[in-house]
Amino acid sequence: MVRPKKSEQKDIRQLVLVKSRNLFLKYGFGNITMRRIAEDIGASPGAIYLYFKNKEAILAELRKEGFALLDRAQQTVMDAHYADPMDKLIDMGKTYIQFGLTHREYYDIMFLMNCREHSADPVPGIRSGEALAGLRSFQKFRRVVDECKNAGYFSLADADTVAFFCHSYAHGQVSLIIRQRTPVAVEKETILIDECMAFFSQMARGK
Amino acid sequence: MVRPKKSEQKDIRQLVLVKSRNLFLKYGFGNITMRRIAEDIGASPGAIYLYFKNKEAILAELRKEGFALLDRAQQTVMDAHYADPMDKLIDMGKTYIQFGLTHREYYDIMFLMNCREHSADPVPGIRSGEALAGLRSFQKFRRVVDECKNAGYFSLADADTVAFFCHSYAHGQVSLIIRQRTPVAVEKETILIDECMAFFSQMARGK
Amino acid sequence: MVRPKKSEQKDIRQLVLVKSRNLFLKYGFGNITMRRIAEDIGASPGAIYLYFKNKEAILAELRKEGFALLDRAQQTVMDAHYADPMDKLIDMGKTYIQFGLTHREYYDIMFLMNCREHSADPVPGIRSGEALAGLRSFQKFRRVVDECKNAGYFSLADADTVAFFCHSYAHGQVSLIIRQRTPVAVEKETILIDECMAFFSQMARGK
Amino acid sequence: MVRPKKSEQKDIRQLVLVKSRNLFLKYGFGNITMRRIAEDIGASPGAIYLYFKNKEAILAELRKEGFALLDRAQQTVMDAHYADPMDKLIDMGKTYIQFGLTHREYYDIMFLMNCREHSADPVPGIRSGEALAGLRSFQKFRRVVDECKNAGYFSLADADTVAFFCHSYAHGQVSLIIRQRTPVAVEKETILIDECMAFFSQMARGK
DNA sequence: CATGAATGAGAGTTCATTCAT
DNA sequence: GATGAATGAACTCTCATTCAT
Repeated sequence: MVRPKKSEQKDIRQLVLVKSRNLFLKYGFGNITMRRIAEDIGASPGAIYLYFKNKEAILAELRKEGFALLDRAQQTVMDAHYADPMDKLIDMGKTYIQFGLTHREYYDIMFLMNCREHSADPVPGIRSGEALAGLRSFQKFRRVVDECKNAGYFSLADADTVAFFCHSYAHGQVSLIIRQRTPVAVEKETILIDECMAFFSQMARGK
Repeated sequence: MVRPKKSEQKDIRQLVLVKSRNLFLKYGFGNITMRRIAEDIGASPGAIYLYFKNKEAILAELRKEGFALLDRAQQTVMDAHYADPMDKLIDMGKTYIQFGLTHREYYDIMFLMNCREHSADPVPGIRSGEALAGLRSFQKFRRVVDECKNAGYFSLADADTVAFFCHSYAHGQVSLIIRQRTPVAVEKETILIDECMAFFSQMARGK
Repeated sequence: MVRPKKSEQKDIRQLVLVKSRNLFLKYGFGNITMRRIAEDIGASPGAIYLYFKNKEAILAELRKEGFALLDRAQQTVMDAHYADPMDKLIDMGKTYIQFGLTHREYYDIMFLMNCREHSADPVPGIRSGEALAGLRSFQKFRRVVDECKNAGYFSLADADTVAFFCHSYAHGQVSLIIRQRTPVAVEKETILIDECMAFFSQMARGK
Repeated sequence: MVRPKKSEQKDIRQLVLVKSRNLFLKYGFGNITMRRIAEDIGASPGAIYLYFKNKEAILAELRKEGFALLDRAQQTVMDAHYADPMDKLIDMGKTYIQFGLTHREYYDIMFLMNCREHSADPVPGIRSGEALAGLRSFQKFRRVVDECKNAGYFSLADADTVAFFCHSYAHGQVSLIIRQRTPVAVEKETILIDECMAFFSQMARGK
């Protein structure tokens, strides 16, 4: 029963979050036990409950973190200046996809998990907080699409349509890859994605 | 110990499949117990095991059913004759999305679930049978894209790229809606999807 | 669903007994299900209940059969005439052991099984009917030992002692072999037993 | 949800072992549930699994304990000095039988249980570890018989034969009593056993 | 006589969570 | 703050037995 050094003692909360998000993606939320998390971070099961109300709360926190991370990444693009707003839109897409592939654990929790999977009594018909949070991504796309329209692009479609299209495409790409429904080998995925983006860009520019 | 008369007897196997696929989507596979399924169809837990080896086997059967259904729907489009192959591609997309929204329970099982969620020993690096089955959809898109290219469309991108783009978009749209990450009210979803398809069509035709 | 011919249709009762006694020894009473027995004899589970009240009743019947068989074998020796009663005793032992090894399934049920294994509420302190039946073997040994004593053997020990000794030895030998606690290879068991009998004979005769 | 104070806490592991070995003998391994054991020691079912992997593991541990106990008892005799090795052999037998009757629960597990009763997949033809452990008793008898032969006893039989005979007799006696197939009342069993030993001793000494 | 679908009670086992220390 | 033994409810699955046919 070796006690951790003072410096290691802290941050159980942080350790739980890091460990859980990897375990959840790798083995599925339902297959990870609190004990497993505790063991992996070298703490006792009870210790987790000092920082999280329950297992669900870990998930909620991870979701929050994930959305914050995505928000920040997207905001950087939003704040940047682009001569052609279409380039901005393309960058938005790239950023989104890159986020999804870099942080698969977060993306899984944010967009792929069945929320009902983890709550005993879902209130049907009412969008959960997590779902709402997911809409923010759409809003970001939406705003850049507006800028594009102002610059003369997409004159034949309305902004919501185009934004939804973009989000759908980006989300579909990320989730097919995360869930391993990709038609190509893993190492060629990046190339394929780049080409997809280029393809969209060409189309959007009317070439 | 009331035993239903023959006339009241229903096909338990079929009832299990129908009930499960709805429950799995609504509450998540992990939250549905065999007891719950049994109760909902008015049978005993043991009765299920007369028709399915275990819980996992129900899922497998549903997955098989789902892919058969999607295959059939897509094949109809594949077999039809179109003056303009671009119309065929559009119809492929529409069919795919329509399938996903009409059979959300199947689509969830086929494309959204984390396979690792349900198998104790996932074989890492090896695509599971289910994943492979998922690739068939891509192949269908791929073939129609080829026809489009032969007709002069998409000259600047290769077929794999375009097919992956299409599948990504269609899959993204369906899964955003199923997982309720849509930016619009439920009743307006159909309209939005139609407009998205139209938008893509215009772009693809270079308008 | 091939129906058995008329001639095969009968004797379900007999088939159950034969099949069960083999399965019980091979896999253990607790590991054999009624369904398994039914399948092996090509009948339905329900059919068994037309001939036996329950699983326990099959066991009881087998036990009865076993004791009848042993009784008959022993009686043959009892009824035979021997110039030297010691030869009779030796033959009694041989017959007992031979029975045990030839009908291991019966012997297991008759002498090795924990009777309490199969009844929910054993009445402690009261010897069950099966146990009493087991005593008959002892009685047989007892009677031959008496004859031996009359012929001048075993003058220093009383009959009960000698009979119990004989029964113990014979039973021990059979059960060690059936439960595979033998120190020699299976094919040499017979030789070892014969030598044991000879050894006893020599000692008993005071050589 | 009352939790016993530290002072009231008992060693659950030890309690499980003690309780199980009595319950297993009294009612049979297959009739004892984990719940039953838990209730009897005043703990929850889950608590047992903190100390034993599963039900089978309890049995394995008991078997180990039993063999250790028997080994120790026999070793004491083995190590003692006897003027006449025949006395040593007699003591070996007495020790063996005494062990069996004193620790009926252990003896049941060690020598009487049908191993196949508890393992789903018995490996036919291969002696299990438990069976092998059982042979050690024979070996002990064997060694003392050798000493006896060196002292001039048993000149007409080989050592294996005599050792097997001794083991058979001792084992038979114990198991007849444990399984209640004894011809005499319980309180007279001890006397009968002693007389049996004396009887054997006389014979072996050629009286 | 025989079927075999179905029952229902209960098995072994797991695990999020609690709480005395 | 942290422990970790313990809980208790729930899980999947099994099986002797029944009964409408």
